[in-house]
Amino acid sequence: MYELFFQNFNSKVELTPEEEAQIKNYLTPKKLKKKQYLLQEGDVCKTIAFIEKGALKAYSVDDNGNEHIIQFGLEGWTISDLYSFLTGEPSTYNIDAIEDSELVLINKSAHEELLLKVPKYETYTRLNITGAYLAMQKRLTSIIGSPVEERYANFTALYPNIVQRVPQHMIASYMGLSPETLSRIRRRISSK
Amino acid sequence: MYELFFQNFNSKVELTPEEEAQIKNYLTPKKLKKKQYLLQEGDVCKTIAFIEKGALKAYSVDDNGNEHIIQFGLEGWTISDLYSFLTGEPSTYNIDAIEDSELVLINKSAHEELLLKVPKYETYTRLNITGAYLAMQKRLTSIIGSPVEERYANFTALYPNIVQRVPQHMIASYMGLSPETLSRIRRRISSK
DNA sequence: CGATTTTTTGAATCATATCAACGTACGTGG
DNA sequence: CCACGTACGTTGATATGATTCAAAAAATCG
Repeated sequence: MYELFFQNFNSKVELTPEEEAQIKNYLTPKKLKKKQYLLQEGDVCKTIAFIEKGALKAYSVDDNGNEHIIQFGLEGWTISDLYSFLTGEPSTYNIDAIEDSELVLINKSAHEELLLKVPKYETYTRLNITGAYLAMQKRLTSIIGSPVEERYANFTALYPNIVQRVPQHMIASYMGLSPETLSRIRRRISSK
Repeated sequence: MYELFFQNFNSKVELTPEEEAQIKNYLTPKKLKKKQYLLQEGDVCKTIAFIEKGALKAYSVDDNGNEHIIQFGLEGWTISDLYSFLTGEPSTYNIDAIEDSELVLINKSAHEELLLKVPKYETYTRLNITGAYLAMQKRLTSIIGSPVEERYANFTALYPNIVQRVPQHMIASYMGLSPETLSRIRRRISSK
């Protein structure tokens, strides 16, 4: 249990066996079936979820009922609505499972105690959020600056495993396109 | 000197006078005239810059020579190309001054030493990057999910001081629109 | 196999970009 | 302090690209 979590943790900050045991006390495992929610709009986000296995998506729903995918999460990634988690405000996002998934949850009091008691946990948190920030900046830059074809090519190059496992219309949503448009873009690309 | 920097720092993590003195040793002041570069594409980003006074913009330039603004920075904000700073890779961004500006610089060795020697600096860094992450997520969400009119209204509500001080075509660039389109959107909004 | 979801295709519509011209404000050097 | 040049914003006409709606084809699941 928690293999991938600690593998990921140790790759960022090396833990002693004692520290590892200490941190384990703050973790909760959770399984999610496909289509089950981890978080629903209007609820407060109570946990940060590390994905041991499976795939999830975080998304908002607009006035016309369209989903807009903010983030995908696969094995080794962390998913949450950090804003709601940190402020205690109701979330404007939904998070649900695209596949049957296994998660490691850290709730808020656990997070706060870990920050106080385990200095390496703060470092881990800092490195994690920094990585997430850089990934999002790359995404934002390409949305603003690159033509759609290039953006899709970048996406498939960067996340081939997402392309394989996730339906195309969700990738369209992630890219801010209609499914029809993405379909046509793929045809244009492949006809070269 | 460094008033705003420490005011900002203390609002996030309270420092003792000794710690403040210690940190001061790692800081370098720098003045920038309007239009001067802090960072040019192709160079490695050597510093994290805290803005004491003035306004800057970070942007990329595409194949057609168009600027795409990634981020604005005003007093109290931090600006940098974190990716280049952390990895040592050449930057793909430019950062320059929109107004005459005064900065507080932290270079890489200073940053690394501070992380090791001053635990509160790590906390400060974590909180800073978390704030930047949340702000960028909000921006991304609104790009993907909201109609342009609403996005512009949100922007002016959130950053009235940027709207006042920065030419409109730069705001168009930040929003991923042509200057003409933003002009027309403003007319549509004001005619209601 | 049948039912459901996903992807593709076509046609009409809508939004934004582009190109060009004009008006205005601003700051600088004479 | 004025005049000129540059940068900025607005407007119109046209072109381009994405969305929407509808339907059919293809793939997936139980």
